[in-house]
Amino acid sequence: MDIKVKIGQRIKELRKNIGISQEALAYQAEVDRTYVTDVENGRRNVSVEILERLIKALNVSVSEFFDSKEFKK
Amino acid sequence: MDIKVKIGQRIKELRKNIGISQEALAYQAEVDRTYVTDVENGRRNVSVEILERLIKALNVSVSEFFDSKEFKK
DNA sequence: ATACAAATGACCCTTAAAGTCCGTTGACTT
DNA sequence: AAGTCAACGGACTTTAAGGGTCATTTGTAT
Repeated sequence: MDIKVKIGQRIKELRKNIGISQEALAYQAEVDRTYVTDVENGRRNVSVEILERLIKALNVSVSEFFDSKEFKK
Repeated sequence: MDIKVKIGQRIKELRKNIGISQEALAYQAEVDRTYVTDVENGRRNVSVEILERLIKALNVSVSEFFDSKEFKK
């Protein structure tokens, strides 16, 4: 599966876990709200600096973010 | 530390492990030769699709790539 | 079941930056 | 000397990032 889709799903999963909206996540990560929508839907080829901001806003480490079934081969 | 630098160091580390040149890695990942140099030296804000290609060329999974001290908080 | 609000999704369009491609240089090896 | 490897620069093309607007979905209360 497309890495963009996997990342989008993972972000959505973690965002739901902490119970915040896309807009709140966008605000924390200092990106546009519609950008978060696109990322979660696998339409954006995010750069690592933006991805790091999103991951931080989700209160997990980078290794925790990728420590998920879909990223293990 | 900058995520770009961390990623560059990790790529270099894994590349050395398998004993290939930057050019060979570039060829496998289908990116430019000079681009790999820049990435390893932390000068590039890589997109996730390119990063995935580099990681695949290094024969590790994405979660293994990030399962390293510098990515854990 | 309907009405309203909040949240998300889908387009479209700039511009700032990602990524490519040409070359050159210095270090090290054989 | 010739070859490999890494680093660097400049010019170029492509695309990520950001933002506007409106449509659609989802939840909640009436």
